[in-house]
Amino acid sequence: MKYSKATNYALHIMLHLAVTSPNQRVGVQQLAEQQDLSPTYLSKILTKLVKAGMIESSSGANGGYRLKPDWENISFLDVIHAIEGSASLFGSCLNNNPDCLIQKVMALAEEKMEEELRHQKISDLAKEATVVL
Amino acid sequence: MKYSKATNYALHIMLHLAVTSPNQRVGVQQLAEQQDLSPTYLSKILTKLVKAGMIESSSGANGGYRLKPDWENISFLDVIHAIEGSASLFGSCLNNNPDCLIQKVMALAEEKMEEELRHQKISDLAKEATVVL
DNA sequence: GTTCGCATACTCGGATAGTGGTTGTCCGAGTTGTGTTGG
DNA sequence: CCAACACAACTCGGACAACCACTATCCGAGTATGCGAAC
Repeated sequence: MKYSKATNYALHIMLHLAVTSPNQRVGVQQLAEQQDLSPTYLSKILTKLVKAGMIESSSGANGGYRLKPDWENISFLDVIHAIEGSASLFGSCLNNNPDCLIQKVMALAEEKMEEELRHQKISDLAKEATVVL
Repeated sequence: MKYSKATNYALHIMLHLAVTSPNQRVGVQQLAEQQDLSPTYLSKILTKLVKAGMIESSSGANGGYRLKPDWENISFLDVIHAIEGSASLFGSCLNNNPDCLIQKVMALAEEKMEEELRHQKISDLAKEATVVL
């Protein structure tokens, strides 16, 4: 059980955009260089973020990715769900028992974590992180 | 990102043992039948629980698995760590930056979940669950 | 009656394989800005 | 001077491959119990 690297990348990218250039378009090449990963793979991740409505892309020369106007409301959980999907950590109970106590305990614990992640906004972190990325 | 089925199995097995036979030895065959999964695979899971010190095994005829004397203190988190390992959900930061803010946020959120799971004991659930498994 | 040996019932652990998700690469297609060329 | 064109930079998306963890199975080895035969 682990979060995927893609999620890690996505969070770093979002924070990076928020800190350095909230209104400028940035190309994949440049982002890939700064995060030290392949441009083509990064574009997959960015596509997911675009579909989730967090950033917008423009094609052609001088194209690239840019945060959407309402980016300040984006939380960690939003980014994570955009990449990982919003399925529950603990799949449905094996017996198909909807009253499964184990299921309930796990769901409650997961909710605690999500609550924390929902509360943490990228923009809050960006204020702290003018230097450290 | 998902918890493995093995964890789900392990929790069910532990709860089952706690509810039905806290002091009796139970064979793999029997457990596998009740949880509806293959005995050989189940034995792998049980081995992990033995190594984690939660249950004990006896070989030979009339052998099987049994909860250890101090089973009442076992929490959900203990079982999960026994199966999944105790590594953090969010691997280390990509830049190897120990002060990575993202890392810290994720670790905090994870801690919230673990706190809940640590608090939940199998024995507590067993008291509720005399009928429902 | 005691002891030896054997069958039985069980766990243990390694080897192996299928499956699915993650990670990553490659390439063709579409899009936009820019510069150039011909009228 | 301006329009048309060519080119370069860029994103988009599908196809594809490598890799790894999870899931699961099979089998041989070790171990304890219980029963029966032999002394």
